[in-house]
Formats: sequence, structure tokens, C-alpha cells
Amino acid sequence: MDSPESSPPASTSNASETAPVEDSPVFSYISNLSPLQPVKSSSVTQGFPGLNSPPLVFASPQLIPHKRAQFSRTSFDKLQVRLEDSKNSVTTDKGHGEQNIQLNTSIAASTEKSSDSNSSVDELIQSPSGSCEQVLEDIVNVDSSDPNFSFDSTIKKSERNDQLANAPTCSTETVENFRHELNSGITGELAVTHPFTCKETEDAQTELILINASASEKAMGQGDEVSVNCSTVGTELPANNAVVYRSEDNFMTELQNAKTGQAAPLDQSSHLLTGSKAFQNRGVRRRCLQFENAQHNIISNRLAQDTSDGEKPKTRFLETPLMPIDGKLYPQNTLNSSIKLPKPSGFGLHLNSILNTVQAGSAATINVKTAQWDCVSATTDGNTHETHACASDGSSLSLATNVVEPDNNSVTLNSNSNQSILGNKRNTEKGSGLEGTNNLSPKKKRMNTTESDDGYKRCNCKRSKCLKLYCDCFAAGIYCADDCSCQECFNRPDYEETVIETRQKIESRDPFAFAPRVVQHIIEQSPSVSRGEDRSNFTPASARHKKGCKCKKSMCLKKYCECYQANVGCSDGCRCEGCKNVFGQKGEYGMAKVFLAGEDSQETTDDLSAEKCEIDASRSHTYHIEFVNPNNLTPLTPAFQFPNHEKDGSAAWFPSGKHFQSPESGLTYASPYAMSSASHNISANNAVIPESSKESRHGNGNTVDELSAARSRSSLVWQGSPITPMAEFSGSKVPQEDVFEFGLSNTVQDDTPEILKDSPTPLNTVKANSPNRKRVSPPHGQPHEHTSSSSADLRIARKFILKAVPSFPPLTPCIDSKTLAVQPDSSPENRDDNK
DNA sequence: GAGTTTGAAACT
DNA sequence: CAGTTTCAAACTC
Ligand SMILES: [Zn+2]
Ligand SMILES: [Zn+2]
Ligand SMILES: [Zn+2]
Ligand SMILES: [Zn+2]
Ligand SMILES: [Zn+2]
Ligand SMILES: [Zn+2]
Repeated sequence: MDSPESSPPASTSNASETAPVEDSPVFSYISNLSPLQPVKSSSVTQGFPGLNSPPLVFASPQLIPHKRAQFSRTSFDKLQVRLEDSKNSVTTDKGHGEQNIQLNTSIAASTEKSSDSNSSVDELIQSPSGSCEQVLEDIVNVDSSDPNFSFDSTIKKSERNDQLANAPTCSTETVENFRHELNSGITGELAVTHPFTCKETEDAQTELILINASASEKAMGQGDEVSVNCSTVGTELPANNAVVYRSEDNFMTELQNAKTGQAAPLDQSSHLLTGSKAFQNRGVRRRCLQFENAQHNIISNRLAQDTSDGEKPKTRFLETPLMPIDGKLYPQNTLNSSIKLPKPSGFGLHLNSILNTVQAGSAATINVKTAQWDCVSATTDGNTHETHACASDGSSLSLATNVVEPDNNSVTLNSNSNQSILGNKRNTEKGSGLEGTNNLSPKKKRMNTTESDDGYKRCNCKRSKCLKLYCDCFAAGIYCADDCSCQECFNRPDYEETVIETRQKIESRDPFAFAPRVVQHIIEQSPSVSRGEDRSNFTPASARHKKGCKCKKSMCLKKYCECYQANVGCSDGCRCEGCKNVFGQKGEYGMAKVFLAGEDSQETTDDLSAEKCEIDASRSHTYHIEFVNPNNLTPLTPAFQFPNHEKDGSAAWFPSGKHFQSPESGLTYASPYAMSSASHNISANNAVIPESSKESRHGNGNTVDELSAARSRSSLVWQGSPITPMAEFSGSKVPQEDVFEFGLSNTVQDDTPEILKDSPTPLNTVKANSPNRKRVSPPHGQPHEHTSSSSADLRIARKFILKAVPSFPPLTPCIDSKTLAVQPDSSPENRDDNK
């Protein structure tokens, strides 16, 4: 009632208020128009300070889409790819056509380290020209829904869907085709946008990120790849390279074709995109599985098809709408080059947020949205080439995205480096335990009450109207579902404007509010593995929360602790008292964990914690360090920015795409939403579909197992380098458990330079095994971890994990794509070398 | 399912 | 930035 806010909270400005009533497009429009956003200009400011980096990490979507459905189905988006710089864009031509589409993107970013973590962000953002940093803007957007894309300077965006064609980028034809296809077959839901930004920073560590997306339907095949070249980027310009892809199934395909056609690896950097279709709903879990199986490519179609195909399930995310507004926002941002967008929100939003964008010109960003989602995985093998983009000059990126379902949001991106992102908020799931169990079973189901099918949790908010971060749904960037037991809920598509405004408001305070909270640093692993498995990479061990917990009574042994809930150990950023986090106590992280491969690895668990620190410290040098600087952690810096904006916003999503490296360490963030969203769908518009399903949101049960689920959910994995730890796992399989946990959340990998320094892979070994185990088995506590955790993790999906990978990639920072491409795999070598 | 505990989010 | 309040999930019973 009336309580204070009677109505929807007004978000930010109130003025605008968006009452629910206002859903109408008009409002949206207005909203968009309104300068509010600028709020933080930060976005701009921060974000683009000039340059590069993206300020926004998450960016919420500014625009509001009206409904996704419309979009998606109707027309998709198109994909555009442009490369500005030297070349132009690549277009796709034709193609092969396979059904699968994959995108790989690798990005190399340099990580910089700025001094402080915190600052780092700012720095990034601010740095205007980025002095050192260049920003490349590469944007990749894949939206199905959104028509608009914006690129920076160079790039233009197509404005609307229709217009899209115009764009220079990809061949219009292709796009159109996509549309058709999409329309027809696909629901169109997927949109993936990844914003990436590459920056070079001083040192330039660059990170690469690869994302692969495969379409489910199509098949596995992977086959197609698309590569785009970016040339270098100019330093300043952000825009230089922008790539936008829209993927949809069809879309993807075509792209592929095109890609192939053109394919080229172009110059310095090339991008590969692989898109797969997204699946909608359900699938999350399944996706995961599939994911694994396919590794990157494959995604199960079913999901997509099933759900997606025709119907849209409900999505939590954005179903709604996007607002018409779009244009405006976009244009501005886009056009100008950037962006200006007020809002940065970036991470997933419900809605789609739109994001804003940004871009600023400078920074390079790539956005990927995925609407429906699927999973993203990187693929590599085949493609391998991946590329890298580097920024240096140009930066190239490769993204591969698979979308998975929204459900969990899992998106996995693999970067060579391996970063993953976890979702924002909590995992959520309550039932984790169950799930774990369930995982395997296909059916399973469901879980607890809390969760819904899709995997998302359902909230029970009574006084927050689901417009505050207290609400898990809202925090995750998704709309409340029917299953939610919330009261006076405004987190619904009908109130999209309100939701968006509120988001923006929140973001204005904390740009990373919707960003993934967990970052992983992973170590690289063997290349081969990595690719395929990416997901596996998760390493709980390496992952940590950005903000850290402040537990006083739970000793970080219960889910009250966000770190624990996310299945990650506490880091220096945590202010917990009496930390006994099974995944790692505070000190450890900072220290660097070392796992020795052989030696210590096993120990990991408990021992590790206490001892680790010590050990680590000492060894760390020797062995490896995982992760991240403590500093990084916390702050994480996220770097994301999102550029986008758009209405659809989608774009943003991935904002992260950007992978940002953290300046400091080079972490990368993925946008949470992105990830999550991705899952949700948010991505682009966010559409999230969260659930996918139609059915229920959550879970569906299905299939897949936990792992998959987990993966999917969270997982966005970026493969940066080849690293993937998985190797050990090898295969597909990844330990379930392990995976799960991690998987749950999205992960982003970070590269950490530091790591590089040392060792190569501690994690691998250890992690592979240990991580999970540690947790799990353990001694301590683990309570349920295995299972539950996994499940939990899944939930976490929302969260993202970032992994930092030091990986070698970095080594190359940026570098060329080619090199990278090759190298990545070689990672091992690198390691050795590094070592 | 009600009630308690908990720590993040929000607010001051 | 710290202290307090609010909040909903996690947990307990
Ligand atoms: Zn709620
Ligand atoms: Zn809800
Ligand atoms: Zn609600
Ligand atoms: Zn804690
Ligand atoms: Zn903690
Ligand atoms: Zn702790």
C-alpha cells in the first residue's frame, strides 16, 4: 500500500516515474529521451571517459523494449558486423550455412592494472583517451530483437531492424535472411550482444576472450565460424571495430555462411562468431549439458526449439518490451559515437535493458546480447583460430557465444583466458540441494519451491515491490515470474519502465550493482581443453566475489554468506569474521592460491585454506597464483562497460563483453546480466527469457544435469585462452560437481597478469580436482555441497564468475589475433615458459 | 508453515 | 564512510 512508495517506486527520478501505467511506449520513449539517465553519466563519464573503457559495466538497458516477443519474433535483428578500422567490415556472405552458428570471439584486452582496483574502474572509464588504453570499440551485438546497434564512430548502426540492413556491416541480405528465418522459425528470441572492449592498457596485458556460441539447432556442427577482423583499433577510437552480430538461429547460420565466405581472418584480428541459437527456456540445464557435450558448439536445440521455437515462453525478462524508444537512445549513443548514454546499466536487466550505451566512443566494446539464450561457449577447436583480437591495434575480438537458456543464465564464454562471470546476485536457488541431485535426472525437478523451472529463484518479496536489490529477481535482472510469491510486484513486464528506471537509479549509485558478483581467475589450462570445455574451467577456488562478504556469525559456512553461496572462497575483499569458508578463506585468495598440481593439489581443501595462504604465498611464485590480486577482487573492477545501449539494450548485456580486464588485474567482467541475462534473455533486451520456458521458469528440469545446468546457468564462460582447466576434466565431463558449482554462476575470467607470472596452472590440477572436492568433500563443510552446491551454483547462475586468467594469453596481450589464436592453444607451452 | 537468524541493501 | 534500518533469504523448528 501505499506505503511510501506507493506506486512503483519511482525510481530514480521520480519524476519520470514510471508508473506502471506508463508502460506505454510513449513512456518509454519519453523515458528514454529523458536525460535522466545521464545520471550517472557516469556512464559516459566513467565509461567512456574517454575512452575506453566502459564505464558501465552493466548497463542497463535503457530502452525499454516493449515486448520482446514482438521483437524477436518479428524481426530479429540483424547482425551486423563491422569492422572499421582497416578494413571494413566483414560481411558475411554467405554461407555455409550450417546450422550452427558459432561465434567466437576472443578478445584480448590488456589488463591494466591500475593501481587500485577501485580506481581502476574509474580509471578505465575515465581515462579518456585512454591514454594508454586504446579503446577499441568493438561491439558485437547480437540481438535479435534489437534492431539498433550502435557502433561507434565508425560504425554506424543500423537503426532499426529494418534499417539494419543498411548498415554497412554485414550484408544486409544476410541480415534479412536472418530475419526471415528468425521470424519464421525462431522465436527470435535470442539476441546476444556482447560488448567487449578491448583496451590496451599500458602494459597491455590483453586478454582474450573467446566466446563461442553455438546454435543448438543447428547443430553441432560447429562448423561455421565467422570471423571478423578487426583491424586494429585505433587507439582512440573506439569505434573502430565494431562488430555486431545478431544471432539467431538463422541468423547465425547465415553469418556463418557469410563468414565463411568472407571469413577471413583478417588481419590482425579476426573475430569469430559463432552463434547458436538460443534456446529458450528450459534448457538451461540441458544446455549445459549439451554444452558440454558439444562443448562449445553444440547446444541443444531442443531447448531452443522446443521452447523457443514457437513460443516464447514466458520470459521473465524482457518480455516486454522494449520500448520503442529505442531509437533515441541508441542513436545518440551510437551515433555520436558514443555514447552517451546515460545509463549504464549494464548488466542484465530485465528488461532489457537497454543499455545504454555507450560507448563512447572510445572504448571498444562489444555487446552481445542474447536473448534467449543459449549458452555460449567457445569453441575453438575447429575454429580455433579464433582469434584474438587484439587490441593493440586493432583489436580483434572473437566471440563465441552460445546461448543458453535464460534460465540460468548461463552463458558461457570462454576466453582463452578463462574468465567467467557469475551472475549477480545470489544464486539463488534454494533448492540447490535438490538440484544437485536432480541434476542428473532429467527430470527432476524442481525444486524447491523456491526455484522455478528455469532455475531462477522465485522471490517472495513483500515490501520491496521487487524493485530493489533485495529482490532476487530484480537483482538478477529478470522479471518476476508467475511463480513468485511477491506482493505488490512491479518487476514485471508491464512495468518495464519502472523497472528500468529503478535499475538505472540503482546503477547510478552503484554501477556494478547488477554486475556479476563473482569473478574467477582461472588459470589457464591446456588449450585444448579449454576450448571445449570451458565451462569446466570454473574454479571455485579462483573465483571470488567482488564485493566480498561481511559475515559475522555464519563463518561463511552457510548461505547467508554470499561467497559461500556462490561457491567461492572469501577474498581479501571480504570482511568476514571467523571465516571458515569451505571454498577458501580470506587470506588465501589474496595470496594466491597455489595449487600445486601434483603436490598440493589434493590438499587443497581444507588445508589449503589455512595453510594455503602461507603456502601459497611462498609457492605461489612457484606454482601459480591464482588469481587475482586481492585488490582486484574486490573491486573488481569491472570493467565492463557497456556500451550499449540500446534499447534493446540489449546490447549491453554482455557488456561485458567486455571483458574487461580489470584494469588491475585484468579481470574481466562479463556482464552479469549478460550472463545471466543471457540466460534470461535479457541480454539484449533482455529479454530474457528466463525461464524459459515457457513452462516455468526455472527449471525445468530437465535434463541435464547439473552440470550442464550449472554451466549453463551461469556460465558464461569466456575462453580466453586456452586455458581451460578442464582439461583435466577433460571432457566433457567435468566433474560435475565442480562444474556445477562454478557453473552455476557465470563466470568471467580474468586474466591476471600476475598469474602469468607464475605459474601456469595451478588450478588445473588442483582445481580440477580439488576445487570441487575441496569444497565438497571436505571436510569441512561441505555440506551438501556437492549437490547442493551445485545446484546452488546453478542458481547462482545469475552471478557471474569472472575468471581471470592470467593465462598466457596475456602474454600476448593483445596481440594479434593470429597469434593468439594459435597460441592459445599453446598455452601450455606458454605456461611452461612462463613459468 | 511459522518463527528466527542473518547479512546485504537501503537509508541516514 | 560508518551506523542504523529495512529486507528477504537462509535457516530452524
Ligand atoms: Zn521480488
Ligand atoms: Zn520475483
Ligand atoms: Zn515480484
Ligand atoms: Zn562470508
Ligand atoms: Zn567472503
Ligand atoms: Zn569469509
